[in-house]
Amino acid sequence: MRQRRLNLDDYLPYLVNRVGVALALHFGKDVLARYGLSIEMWRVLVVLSSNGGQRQVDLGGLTSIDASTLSRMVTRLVRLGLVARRRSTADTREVEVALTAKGRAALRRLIPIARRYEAIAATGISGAELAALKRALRLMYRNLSPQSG
Amino acid sequence: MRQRRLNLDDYLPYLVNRVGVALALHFGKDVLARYGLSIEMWRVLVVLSSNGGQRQVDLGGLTSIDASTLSRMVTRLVRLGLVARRRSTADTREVEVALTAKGRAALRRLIPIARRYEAIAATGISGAELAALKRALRLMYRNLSPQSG
DNA sequence: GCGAGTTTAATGCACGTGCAACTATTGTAA
DNA sequence: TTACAATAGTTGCACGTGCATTAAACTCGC
Repeated sequence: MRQRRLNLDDYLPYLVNRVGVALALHFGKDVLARYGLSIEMWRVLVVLSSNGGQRQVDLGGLTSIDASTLSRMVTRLVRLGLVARRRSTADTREVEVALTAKGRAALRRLIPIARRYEAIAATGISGAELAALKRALRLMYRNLSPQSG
Repeated sequence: MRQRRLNLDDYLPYLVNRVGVALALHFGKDVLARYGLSIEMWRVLVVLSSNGGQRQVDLGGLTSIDASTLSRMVTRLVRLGLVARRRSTADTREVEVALTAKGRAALRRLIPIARRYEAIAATGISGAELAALKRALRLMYRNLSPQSG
């Protein structure tokens, strides 16, 4: 007995997207806007902080941002003094993007705030549940990756 | 002992957003593009299907789409013949948006496909885990809602 | 019933985004 | 070595988005 209607409150993509938008809206408007940053820029900075300097291509993969969009975004981040662009010496097609001292300083201020917002979202969820939630989200992402789809 | 760096694989907003983007990309490009629809349009149609006809304001709340953006999006959906706009007789400021027969037909074709994509994403997650996941996502959304924040 | 304030929707405008096209460089095969 | 394909990054262009503003209709207090 197939349902004709989608029950939104039980439809996983809707539930995921809704939370994603709410998270981005809160942190983006309340916090990042003060720094002249968008959530997309924040994601780029966090990836650089977490994984170190990256080629733009890899940065795009890790942030799910289009290469052309990322190119212009990095230009803006350079202008803000938060990251540095450097042509790779081995392969001059490549561009290495890395945090500057100013970028690292900005992250030192922002990361604790990000954690607070994360904690607000996770209020009422036990440690075990939270771990299960994260595990499920990681699995879902793998299920949707090109090599497994 | 606070961490300086965010461990991305353990940072909930990152995990949520990543899955959301992947879901939207797959379904949007593989399926919706054929119908000339964006994921945002799809969300509007699903809300109308799930909750029935709505005022534009309420539609905006349910889809997390800005009122001005939604106004233009509804115009496009009307042009596609999928929804109908109708001035409310009681309050002429309001606009009632509802699915047309063509819109309902499109949803009948799309919903089964959407369920398949949902199933792909949830592969390897047990029924109990999936229920817990959805409960957690609903709670997270409530935690981030204006009245609880 | 009148006027201030609120709500709903639409529009002007600037901007970020994604796709396609292009340049430059590197890899590969004859 | 040379020719062809693949990769990295940038840019032109059209378009969707969000913010601020405007217009219209409604609510509430007096």
